[in-house]
Amino acid sequence: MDTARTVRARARAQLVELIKDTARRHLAESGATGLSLRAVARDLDMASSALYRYFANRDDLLTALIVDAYDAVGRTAEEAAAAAAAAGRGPGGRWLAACRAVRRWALDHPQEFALVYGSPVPGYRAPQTTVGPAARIPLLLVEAVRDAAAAGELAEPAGRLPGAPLVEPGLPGALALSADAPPDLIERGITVWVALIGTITFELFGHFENVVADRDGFFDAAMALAAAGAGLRVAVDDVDGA
Amino acid sequence: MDTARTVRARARAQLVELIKDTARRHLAESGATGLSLRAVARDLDMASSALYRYFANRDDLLTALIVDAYDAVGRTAEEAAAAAAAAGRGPGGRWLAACRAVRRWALDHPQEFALVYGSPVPGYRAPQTTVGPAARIPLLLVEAVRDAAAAGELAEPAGRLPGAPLVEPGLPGALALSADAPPDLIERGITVWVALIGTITFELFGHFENVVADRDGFFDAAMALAAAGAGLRVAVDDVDGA
DNA sequence: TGTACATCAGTGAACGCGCGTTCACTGATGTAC
DNA sequence: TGTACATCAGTGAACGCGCGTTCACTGATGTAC
Repeated sequence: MDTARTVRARARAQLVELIKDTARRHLAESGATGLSLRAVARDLDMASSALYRYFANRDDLLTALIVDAYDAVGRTAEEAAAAAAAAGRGPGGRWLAACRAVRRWALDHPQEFALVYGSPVPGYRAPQTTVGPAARIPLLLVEAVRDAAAAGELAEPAGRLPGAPLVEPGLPGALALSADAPPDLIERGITVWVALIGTITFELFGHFENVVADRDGFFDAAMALAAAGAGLRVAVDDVDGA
Repeated sequence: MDTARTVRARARAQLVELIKDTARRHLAESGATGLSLRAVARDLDMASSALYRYFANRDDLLTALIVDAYDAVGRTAEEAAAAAAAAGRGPGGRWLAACRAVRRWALDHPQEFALVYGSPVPGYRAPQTTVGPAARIPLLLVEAVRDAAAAGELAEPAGRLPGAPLVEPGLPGALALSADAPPDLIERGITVWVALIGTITFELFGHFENVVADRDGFFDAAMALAAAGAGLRVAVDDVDGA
């Protein structure tokens, strides 16, 4: 029966979510390397062997968490950019909104951020499944740059050195979707991407301790700087209207 | 006897180094979380309990490795800057030389770089001992900015937003040594520091895979951009004369 | 220079723990006729 | 609608492993007189 099958399938889907939620909570205390199937099962009052009905092994669960994290932060960024667009912001404003949303997500989910942008987990190799979700943010940033160019709002990059394009000639994976953008624009998008994730990582991993007081302010300044470097105009309105 | 005491002390110092070297090798395969005293001892054909004559516990060994890593990368950067100065480079050239040296060290010692700049090890809290060595690089970068200012070579920062200084008012720790520099200059130094480490981290943790082809070139471009943002002038000579 | 004593390096067994994964099983849920 | 059968969820014991740390010990190296 159809409804019957859906009942079982739904129970299954719910339990998958419950397992992942529990694992996410454990992540915060033990990190990715220390994530233990047995501990998760214990927390759920299940036999540890029961988890193998839902995930083939530990790496499989880890992959699911990674995909979820990429998707969550990607969705957050996309929504923030869309909201900024709805509010009438230009490419620069949309871009800054996305950057801030990513940072806020990272501060709210530090271990998930570390899972995808932190040190690689020894012995774990990410499968192809993660490539698409991982590309959401760079895609969004490249689009912002392209939109700015289309609107005639893109200035000359500030620090660009002469030379050949630096990105892969035929970008594989989902990034190829934006291959219609000229390499120069892709490159600028990548640049701001690096600045975004690099700055957040630095803050999140504790290197601002006793160094930077106003972290919101520092982040905005760093992003404005990266934007200027890429030729993106960010108006003061965009910055103050948090 | 004095020589006798030195013999024993020297043997001890040598074994300490041997243990750390072995641990560093293990780091590459297991990461910081997975570093195991027993495995290190096994590799040295010692009883695992013997290690406790040299390190109080696992965290203690980890701390020693962290301090060593900070010192090694700091020394590398300082030497590169000094060599550039000896070759007659200005502040911008010295700064770029330091940046490149840090990157090269990171590529040569990825696990040690990850140890200090990667995801925090769960359950490990860095003691005060690490603060000084950790400050060597930011100190060097702040000095470069200050020297540029003294030489009248510092331009207006490119993307600076109006607002109060963002660094801690009374910088504790070794960074206070540079407290004679105005906050604005310290802030610019911090900015290029974040760009430096953020860019390297990004590359090292695999996010350029299938995206950036010319990584040397991309790094130089990113650094030039960060320099321009901070008002540091980097001549094309500095860049091409690798 | 020789001797009694204190310190130090290193051993090996043990404690108590946690882990991933497999396997034969029971009972419940769903399916085909 | 009822029944026989197949699938699925979950259990609990077990395998084989590795870990950090402690402890009582032996033998070598250094020190004080």
